[in-house]
Parts: sequence; C-alpha cells; structure tokens
Amino acid sequence: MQRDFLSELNEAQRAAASHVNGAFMVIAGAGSGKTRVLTYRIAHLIQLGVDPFQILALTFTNKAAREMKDRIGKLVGESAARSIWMGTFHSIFARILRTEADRIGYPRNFSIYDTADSKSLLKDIIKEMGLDDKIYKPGIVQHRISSAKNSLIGPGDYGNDIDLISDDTQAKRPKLVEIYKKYDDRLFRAGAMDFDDLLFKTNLLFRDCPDVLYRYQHKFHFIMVDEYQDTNFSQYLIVKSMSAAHENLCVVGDDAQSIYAFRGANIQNILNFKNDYPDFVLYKLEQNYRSTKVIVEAANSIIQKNKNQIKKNVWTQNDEGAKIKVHRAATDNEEGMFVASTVFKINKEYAENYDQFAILYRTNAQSRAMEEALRKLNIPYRIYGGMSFYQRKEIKDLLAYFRLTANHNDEEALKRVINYPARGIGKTSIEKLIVGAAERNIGIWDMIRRSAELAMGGSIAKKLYEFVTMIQSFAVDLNIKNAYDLGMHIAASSGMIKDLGDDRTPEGVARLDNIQELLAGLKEFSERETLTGEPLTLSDFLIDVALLTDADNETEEDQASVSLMTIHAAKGLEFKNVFVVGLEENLFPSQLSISDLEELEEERRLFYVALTRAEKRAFLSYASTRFKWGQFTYCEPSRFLEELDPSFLDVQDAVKSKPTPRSQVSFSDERSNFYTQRNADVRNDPANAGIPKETVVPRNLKKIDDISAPSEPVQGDWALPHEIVIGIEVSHEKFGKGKVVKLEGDSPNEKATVFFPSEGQKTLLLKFAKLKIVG
DNA sequence: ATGTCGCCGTTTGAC
DNA sequence: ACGGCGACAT
Repeated sequence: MQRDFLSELNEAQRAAASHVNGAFMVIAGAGSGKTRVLTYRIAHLIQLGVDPFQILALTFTNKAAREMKDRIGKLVGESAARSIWMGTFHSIFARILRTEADRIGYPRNFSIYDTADSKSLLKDIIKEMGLDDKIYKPGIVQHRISSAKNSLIGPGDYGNDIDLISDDTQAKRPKLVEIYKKYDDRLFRAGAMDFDDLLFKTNLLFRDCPDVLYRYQHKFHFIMVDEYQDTNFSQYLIVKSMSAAHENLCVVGDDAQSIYAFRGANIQNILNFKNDYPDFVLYKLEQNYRSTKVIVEAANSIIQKNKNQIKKNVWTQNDEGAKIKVHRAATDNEEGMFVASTVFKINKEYAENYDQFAILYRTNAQSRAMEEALRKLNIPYRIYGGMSFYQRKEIKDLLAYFRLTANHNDEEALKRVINYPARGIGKTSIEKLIVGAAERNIGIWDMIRRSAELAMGGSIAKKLYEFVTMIQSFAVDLNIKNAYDLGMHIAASSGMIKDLGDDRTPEGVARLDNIQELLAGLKEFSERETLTGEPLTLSDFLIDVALLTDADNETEEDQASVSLMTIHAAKGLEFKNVFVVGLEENLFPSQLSISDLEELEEERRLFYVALTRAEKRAFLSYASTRFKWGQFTYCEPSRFLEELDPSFLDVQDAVKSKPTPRSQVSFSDERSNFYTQRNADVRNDPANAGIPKETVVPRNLKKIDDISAPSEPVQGDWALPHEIVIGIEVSHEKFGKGKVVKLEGDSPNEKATVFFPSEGQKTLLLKFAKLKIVG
C-alpha cells in the first residue's frame, strides 16, 4: 500500500523531504518545488509511523494550509491529513489561546479585533485624550503599536525603551506610550485581542505558564514552518520555544521572496537560523520547474541587484521560451487595452485558457483600468483582494452581533450594532457609555447595566434595556442551538434582515445576498465535523472568520477567468501568462520605498516574485501618464526595467526618437530611451521658470503622444487628451501665452488650468475659453 | 436622532 | 475619484 513517493523528487528535494530528526532549513528558489518537499516530508513522517497529531505545520495563508492538507490527504489518506495541526500562525495560536485563555485572564470567547476594529478603538482613545489626530494619526499610531507588539515590547517596556521614546519625542508624539497603555487596557477589558496579540499573548502564555509550554512542546514532536522569511520576531520566538524540547524543526523559505518586512517580517530569522541551531543542516533547492529559461534568468538578473541575500543559483532545464515583452502605453487605460488585447490574442492563438492568465499590480487601485479593458473585450476575469467579503459593512454588522453574543464586552462590536438597525440610541448616549466605562474601569456591558448613573433619559434607559435583553437571549442559545440556527435567529431578530430587505436598490439586494452567503457559509461550517466530535459553535466560527481573508473565500469558478491581484496576493501562485503592469517610478517601486535602500530591496524582491509567477510568457508594461489622485500625472518607467538584463527583453513601442540626457544618478546601460525626460530636467528647464514646481510638466509630452495641434483657435466640445494636453503652450485672447498645467472634468465640462506668466494660474472652462495652441 | 452636504486627506502590501 | 467625517438642517 505504501507508495514510494520520495522517488518522485529530485535529489535535493528528496534529501530535504526524507530528513527526519533535528533542525534543518530549506532554502527554496522560486518554482523549485518547495510545497512538494513539505507535503512529501509530512507524508513520509506519517508513513514512518508518526502520529499526525504530533505534527505542527505553520503556513502563511489559510489557503496554503488547505492545499497542503489536500495534497497530503491524497498521499496518506484524508483522516491522517485532517489530524495534522496545520494552519496560519494566527489561526493555530488563536485556537491554543482559546483553550488556555483563563491562564492569562482572558475569557474563552475572546473577540478578535481586525485592523479596522483596532483602528477605530485607537481613534476613540486619541479623541478621548484630547489629542490632535493630525499628529497622532491613527494609522501611524497603529503601526507603531503593531511593530512594538511584533517585537514583544509591551506597553510597559515601551516606556522604558529609550529609542522608541526618542523617536516619538522627535515625531512630536510623546503621548504614544500612553495611547498604547490605554489601548492595551481597553482591549483587555473588552475581552479582545488584535491580530498581533494572538502571537504576543501566546508568547506571554508560554513565558508565564511553563506547564502550558511544556505540554505543547511535548505534544508537537515535529514542527514545520513555511515561508520562514516572512516570520516576525514574535513568531520566531514562539517557534523557538515550542521546538525546544525535541528540536525537530524544519523551516522552509526563500530570502529572495521576503516581501512582508513592512509588517514586521524579519529576514534575519532566516539568516540567524544557524546561530540558534548550530548543528542545523541546510538544503538548497535551486532547480526551477516552473518557468522558461528566459524568465528564470531575467529574474536572476534583477534579484542580483540586491545586496542582502543568500547566494544561490536558480536554474532550469525548461525551454528557452519567448523573450519578455515590454510595452509602453500612453495612458493607464491604454495599458489596460494592451493587456486585454494581448490576453485575447494569446487565448485565440495558443488556445490558452483564461485561468492561465494573471494581471499583477502593485496597488489595488490599478485594477480599474484593467477591468474596464477586459470588460470591453468580454474577457471573464476575477479580482482578488481589494474590499474583502468580510470587510463589507453588512457582513461586519452581522458578525458584530455574533461577537457581542459570544463576548458582551466587545466594545467595537457593540459600537457597530447598538444602534443598527436604528433603535434610537444615538452617538451621545454611546459616547457617555464608553467614557463612563473607562472612568469606572469596567467593561462596556457592565456600564450599560449601570447606565442609570449617567443620568440618561428614561426612554434611552428603556431602549438600552431592550437591547441588552435581546443580546442576552441570543447568548442563552449560544451553547444550545447549533451555530447556523442561532446565526439565522440573530440575523432575523436583530432586525437586520428586515432593514436590508427594505432596501430595494441593487446595492441593497446585493447586501442581503451577502448576508445569505455568510449564513450559508455558517451552515456549511456548522455541519463540518470536528476532531473531537463536539459540535462547532458560533464562537468557533468567529475565530475562523476573523482570520480569513478573501483569498480563502474561494468559490468554485463557473468559467475560467483571468486573475487580477496584487503581487503580494500572487505569492505562491503560478500562471502560464503573467502581466506585470504599472512598472513606473513611484508606483513600482512605490514612492514610499524609494529613499530607503532596504525598502527598495523589498520592492525589488516583490518584482522578483511577480516575474517568477510566470511559466511561459511574461509581459511588463508601464504608462507615460496615469490618472491618479483624480488627475493626470506623469510617470516615468520603473528602474526595474533598466535593471533587467536587456538580452531577455523584447521592447515594443519604446520611444526611439531621442534618448534624453538624464541628470540623476545614471544606470550603466544604454536603454535610456525608456525615458522621456526626468522630472529634475523639467524643473530646471529655463522654459519653465516662474511656474510653481508642483505643476511643472515636461514640454515634450506632446511629442510623446504624437498629438497634432490644430492651428486655429478651438471652440466647442473638447475630447481629452487628443487636442489639448498638459504641458502644451497655448495663447489666450486676453491673458496671452501660457502653459497648460492641469486638465480636469469630462466633456463638455472640461477645464484646463493654464499658467500665464502675467496672470498666474487660471482655470478655464474649455468650451468657453478661446485658446489657441501655439507651436 | 437622523440625514445630507461639502470638505478633506488619501492610496503599498494583509494575518 | 472616492470615502470618511464634521457641520448643519430636518
């Protein structure tokens, strides 16, 4: 019955997969069969007689865990596969924390705050403290607290950390520690943990309860960590503590694909592995099975520009393949058209299914132009990411009812639903309750019961009482009714179903559909069998849902679709045809990363990840102008295009006319014709003297777009950008000569902002302005 | 208490 | 362009 599946691996893969005891690390180049090694190793362990319950496998996404379980199930059987502890750090430790909650003073049904919840709480705290939210921006505060937690710096330690304090003092945010303390306290009183807490509190649990740690150390004989390059310090320490007893630890990763430093991932965890486990064994998987030679080597040529990396030599025996097409588009919409029409052509020409195409971008906002173009050509597509199903208001509302039922102290959940659907409990009342609770140092729920102290009107008190009673009645059913029945009951009794049902607009109908979908998901969940045979409760569902992302919410596709997603979301996936779009400075690499070497290297790794998703064909594109922040902005090609070895590229449509000299640090190759004109040149151009710097644009845009200027004064409806463009010189009957610096509005209400040396900037309605295009 | 209007800031990624 | 939020009206 045993299948010798190890023989299906290459030598390096087999060596790693058959390694049983001790600590070892697998550095796996892109497309080198990393998941194969992990799954085969687990299957191998089980074949050797290891109890699946003793195996812990930590993955980066729920999806990865699910897929790996499926594969293992096929190798050694479903039931064994199901018994393995496999999941993301967050979901595995949320479960463990739930079991051990009382040891750290938390309720078993603690809530999990998502980033929106925690931001909202921070906003409240900042407001309550009377601080300026322009200085204490909730996002920044949240990020600093999150980083602290990921480095295991609690609110107490934060105040003692000279570096952190001096950072805050310099940034004029001396009260940050105080916010952190209050935030921590409010979370605790709400019986809630944020995402970082799931790891942080696990560390506290293990530190403060040696018996608990001992139990888990001896429960898990084999620990595996996938995507090790993306673990943060908090995760690192959990792994280290848990594996201390057996030291059977296998970590797998690729430093070249570390793209999550922004949220605390520490590449040093890979680089330092040898210090913690001096006897460790290192395996390198360098043969790529995914991509053509061109793609592999082009990717190598880009990643070698990074200083910080482990040396490796990724190679492939696959075919040479086509060169990588580089396309310059005039606008973002044209870029979309290029992509869509190329997809169309390849689909026809090579009979390649639409699900074999991916369009990858740096930011979610870029999906719009792609979508429009695909729709025009009737190409089916699916967008991953963006507004997740679980972030929709109606879903969050219903889940808030669930959360509040399971944990009455969940402040964020309460704020969401106490007056939704409207029941006459307004902002002021809620504020009184929250402030009152904070003053008395009690939970929000207790505060409602003592609301008489707040001198609120009798009618409000009655409404509050009714609300409380309703939630309590739900709670009574929590451990009696099955999760689905209770969920249905809550959706109906809360009034949500009615409220949404009353809205007959298409959006309203869609919202009700979403609720139905969530309830259907709950039904499926409640029917799932558990390991222990106990029924799954609504609180179990909440843990699951809190940690899901919509990448996990995969519905079976009825038709093969092109995938649109951010590069981050594409990690671990592969497609025959990949389009990487928006290769422009300040977009990819992102503006925020450009001034920092480390961040720039992360962007480069991100580009590496993008390129290595492709099996057969890769396309790179960029636009010269892009509609951004509500107006046309100028873009120059990404430095990554210059860094790629040109021998792998097939550059179409490049501006062949004249390579313009560049004033900035130059890169040592000749493909400077990618560039039209650097901003610096434009600003320094004497022709632009006197024009405010922000609005100066290159004069030669007209040439780039090959626009012929009418010589007669133009009147009537204008179509953009064919006749008038940013940067063009015009003359006005009254104001004289000027230069167009901004265009906005739709025909026939298009407006042009023109800089006239004598008058300054004027915004003119084109259909009335008599402008003559000069030159 | 609820709803509407206009202004503001914003846009990196996600468990 | 868009969503969130405060100011103001109902």
